[in-house]
Formats: sequence, structure tokens, C-alpha cells
Amino acid sequence: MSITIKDVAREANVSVATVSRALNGHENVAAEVRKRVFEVADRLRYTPHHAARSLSSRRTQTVGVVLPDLYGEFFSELMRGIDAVARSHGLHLLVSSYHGDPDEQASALRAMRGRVDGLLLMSPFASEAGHGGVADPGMPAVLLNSGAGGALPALNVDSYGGARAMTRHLLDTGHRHIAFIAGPEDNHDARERLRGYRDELATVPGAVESRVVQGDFEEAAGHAAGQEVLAGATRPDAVFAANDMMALGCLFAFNQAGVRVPDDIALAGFDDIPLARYVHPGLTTMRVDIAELGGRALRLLLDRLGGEGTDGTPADERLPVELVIRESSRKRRTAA
Amino acid sequence: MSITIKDVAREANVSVATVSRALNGHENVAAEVRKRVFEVADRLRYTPHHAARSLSSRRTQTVGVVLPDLYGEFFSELMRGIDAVARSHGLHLLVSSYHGDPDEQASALRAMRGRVDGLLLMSPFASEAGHGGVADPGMPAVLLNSGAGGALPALNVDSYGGARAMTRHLLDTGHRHIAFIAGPEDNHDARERLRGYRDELATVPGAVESRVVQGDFEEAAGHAAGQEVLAGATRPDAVFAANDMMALGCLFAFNQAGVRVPDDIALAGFDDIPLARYVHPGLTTMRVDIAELGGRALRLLLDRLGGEGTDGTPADERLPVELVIRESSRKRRTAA
DNA sequence: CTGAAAGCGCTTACAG
DNA sequence: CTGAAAGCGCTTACAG
Repeated sequence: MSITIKDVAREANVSVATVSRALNGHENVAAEVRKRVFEVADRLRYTPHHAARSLSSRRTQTVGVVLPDLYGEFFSELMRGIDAVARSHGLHLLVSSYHGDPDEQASALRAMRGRVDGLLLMSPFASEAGHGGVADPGMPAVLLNSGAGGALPALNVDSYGGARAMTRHLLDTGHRHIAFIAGPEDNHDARERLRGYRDELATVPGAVESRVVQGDFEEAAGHAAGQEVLAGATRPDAVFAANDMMALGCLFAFNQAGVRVPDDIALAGFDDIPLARYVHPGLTTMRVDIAELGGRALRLLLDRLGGEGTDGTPADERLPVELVIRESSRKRRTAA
Repeated sequence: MSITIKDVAREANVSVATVSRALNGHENVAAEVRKRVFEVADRLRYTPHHAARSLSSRRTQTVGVVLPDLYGEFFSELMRGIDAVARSHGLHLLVSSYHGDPDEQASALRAMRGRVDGLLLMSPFASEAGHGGVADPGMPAVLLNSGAGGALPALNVDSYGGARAMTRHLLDTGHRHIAFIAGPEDNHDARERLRGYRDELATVPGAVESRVVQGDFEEAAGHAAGQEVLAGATRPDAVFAANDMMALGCLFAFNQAGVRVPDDIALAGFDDIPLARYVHPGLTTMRVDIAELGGRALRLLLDRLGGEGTDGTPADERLPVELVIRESSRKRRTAA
């Protein structure tokens, strides 16, 4: 049906082996022959059949990306970063999402066999992610924001460091009673942010009242948490939400209750989603460069693919985050 | 290195042909043998090598998705819709973006050869999209929001109908001088929206002043257009922007100039991006179900893949949009 | 520098 | 119902 290497070979009066070598840029082809092969290939609009090529060469020029989801701001940015690096290396992306279902994840990973040279995996099932998560133990893979990689190299957002820095910022701006709205307990970042908040508070001598409200990273949970905070006996002078969406929900609750931010209560989030800069007052938050997270993960994977040997311990990198100070955490006026 | 069909065959004491038939659910395999094959395959954790399978079966169980970009709200939602349908059909997605470069697009399409059973293509190069755009003329493909498909089936957002409906809404709420902020001239939706606006205005008897400011779908262009509108000799009583991002930029310009929306000038956009509901006043707009656009396109493609024959004219479908009325287009008070 | 041939891991007529 | 064999379209030692 379509043009194969045989057609090119026939037209160019050479063997298929020579066509293959010429097209793949091998040295051992006469310049004149090479030229002829390229001309014929161009004229015939020949494109090598990928499956055939990867079956015989054992390389696919493709990396698999297995994510909990494909949509939303976060994954969109992540894909952007991965895509940019993939393109610059002439790689294709085979994308798969498993929608929170461990079985689906396993089947997605299995389906990658023979289709990809390596794998980028984001799995909230942190414990299972280590060994068993990846179908083929021989398949190079990098774990993305899923906690420690165990046997696999891992790249994580520095949620712990970011949470400490944010808590420090709130303390530095004169706040002492800082409540925290936590993310889902089974989420690695959520846990790290809570831990960072607690550890930084612990560095302040004297009694600092802390209050942790459980949330789930959704706006609604932030809204409920905001109301809960206001209903409490002692009102905090700052609220630190584990992500921006919850901070926004909280801000909404404060607005409804006539509580002013930052005059009555300061507010901070985490992630720096686009909305954070559009709301009023602008939300102080920690910027996470999601695209960079994806790009860097792929580069880590490419290192593995190139360097062959897993020499020593797998990398366990941390992506730095950046404090973005906006109106919502303005310095506290000393009490009149 | 890894487990192949031969290993399974050996362990199960049958030929590879029988293993293949059993695993692929063919009828002509003894129940007992089938059972044994499955047991062995499970025990060995056998997964068929995809490249080999697709090389011999000529099917890849994969559809290619070639888009101008991968990130941003729009593409994220699009991928979501495509992904959902793909998953429900056990299909994989090979994703590629070409970043506005026609050459890259061509190479992306070429690279899909032998890797996908069909193609979803979104191409702003409307004219080229018809025939030559797709590498292999034999490859089933559906054109996504790129204008008429020519030889290919196409699915487009009903931008024309939406723009008419929005213009009608502005007229119905008492506005007569309606300015329009246009999108990029090489964009199909932008052209259709402008056309809809003009056609609907033309239905109103009597002199209706219309003013079209050229934009590019970006917020900054909307901002500049807003300033330009205010600087004009006669100020319109409503502005219809070809998309929400420009409407938002325009709103920002109005705010800066102390012009009140909707009291001084009504404002409407198109797309219903999430921000549209968060700004103040809430933006009247046309909701476009992007996920549905993607899902429906893939379903169209699957119809083609199943039904074999291109019986008759290729489909040319239009995705309906929905008017969402918010504060920014409140009914005009009759002049005092 | 070039070609004939084996082989990658499957599927699928073709016999039986 | 089952197996031997051809073949999918490439790549890559192996000879020459």
C-alpha cells in the first residue's frame, strides 16, 4: 500500500541495507549513493515505518508519560515542559492517564511495553511506586512528584522548603497565630507542606498557637475551612493554605463574612496559579514552575537513557520554589 | 531479554500461533488450551510487544493527535475530552504539537506513519489543511476546529452561530452601538465570529454604527482595543470581544479609565474561560464545551475507522455553543 | 563501500 | 482445533 524501504532501494538501484544506512546517516555509504538515496526517498515521500524500525532496532524514540490525569492547569503546564524537551530531542510522547485507579495505572504501564524507551511516572500511590509500580523492571523511569523514588530516580517540588519559607515570611511580617489549611493526607506535597509549616513554627520560641484544618486541595474545602477558622474561639492573624485553590476558597469565605484581607487576617497559598494574581487582594504564594518540573524530569530520564549504567544511587532531586509576595500578606500593623 | 510469545508457547506446550489466537480471543481455541495459555501468560507477566503486533496486524490501537500546542486551558480541555473517549475504547494517544510552524506540522504528521490508525488534526493553516496537510492520503483523519475539511471530515465550534446569538443578545438588551474586537485574521474562529457579528447587526433596520478593532485573542490586545474604543469620537454602548481574554483586557482598560461596566458600556466575550466568572462584573460570554469538541472529534474518527468506506461526503459538523449571561451585559437603562 | 541474510515479535492465511 | 511457515518493514552483524 504505502512506500517502503524496498521501493526506495529498487528506484535507487541499491540494496535495502544501503538505503537504511544512508537514511540513518551511517558513515559507510558512498557520497554519491547517499545523495541518490535521499533524492529517491524525497521523491517517493518515503517515511520509515516506525513499528518496523523499532522492532528491529529496539529503540522507539518515544517516552511514555503516565499521569493521574491529563487536564487542568497543573498537567497542562507539566506537559508543556515535557513536550518542549521532548521536541528538542526529537522524541515522541505516548501519554496515558489512569484517573486515580491503581489498576488502570498498572495497565497503562504494561501497555507501554515495546512502545517507549523510558517512562515518566507520576503516582500518588507513593508506597507502591517504588519497585512494583513499573511493569518492566528493566525500563528506565523517573518518578515525578510522587515522593521518594526508592529504586527509581525521583524529582519532587520542594514543598517542604517552600512551606517553611512561607511560614517564615508570615512570621517575619508580624503574624503569630498562623492557621494552616492542609491538603489531602495521601498526597505527598500536602504532607510535606504541613511538615514544613510545623517545623518552621517550632523554631519560634514561646507559645505559638497553631491550628490545622483538614482540606483536600479543592476550593470548596478552603471555603469551609475559612468559615471554620472564623468560628473558632481565638481567631488567627494569618492563614496559610496548602494550595492556592483552597486559599481562594478561604478568601471567598472571609469576604462573605466581612473579614478583610490582609487587614484582619493575612492569607497565603502555594502554587502561584494564574488566578492568584487576579483576585483581590492579590494572593501571596509560592511559585512552582511546573513546566520546569516536567522538563527537568525528562532530562533526568534522558541522562539515564544515554548513560546506560545506573551508577550508584538514583538521583533524588528537589525543584526549588519561589516566594511571591502580594497584597494578601501585607505586614501587620502593630496593634493600636 | 523480556518475555515473548515464544516463552509462553514453550511453557504452555503449544505453538506461538495458538498463543496468539488464545490471547486475542479468537474462537478457534480449545477451552482447556485457552485456559492454560492465559495462566502461563499471567504467570510470566507476558505483555505482547506492541511494535511487533502492529507491524504484522497493521493496526496500532493508537490515534495521533497533532495540535498547534499542548498547553493552556484550551488544549488541556481538548485533551481531556479526547482522552476520555480514547480510554473508553482502549486506544492510546500519540500526541504532537508543532508550535505554529508548518514544517514542524508536516514532520509531525509524517512521523505518525506506522504509529497510528487515525489522526486528529488541528491546523490553523486552513487552506493547506485540506488535502496536502496529511502526510498519508490513506490515513483516516478528522480536522479539528480548522475550518472546512475539504476532503476530510471536520468538526468546528459554531463560532458563527454563537456570534450571531451574542450580538442578538446585546441588541435585545437595548444596545445599539456595538463595537467588536476581532481575533487574528488567519484564525478560522476569529473570522467566523466577526462574520456572525456583522450578519446579525445587518438584520437590524436603521443605521447601526459598528466599529471593528483588530485584535489577536491576547489580553493585551483587548486592553489596547478598550483604550481605542474609549478614545473614539462616538463611544459605543456595548463591546463584543471575539474571545474572553480580550474581553478581560478590555474590562481592565475600562476600569482604569473609570468607565463602568455594564452601566456605561456593556461587555461580552466568547469561550467562557474560568476567569470569566471570577472577574467583576462577571463576564457575559458564549460557553464552548472544549472537552466535548475533542471527544466528538475522536468519535467521528472512530466512525471512519470502523465503517471503512468513506460513503459520500465527509461529515462537516458544528459544535453548538451556549449563551451565558452575567453582569457585564445587564439590560441597558433607558436614557434618563 | 555494499549486499544477502538473519532476525526483531508478532499475526494470519494455509493445510491438516 | 492446531501448527508450520510466510510475512509485516525495518536494522545490523557478517562477508566480501
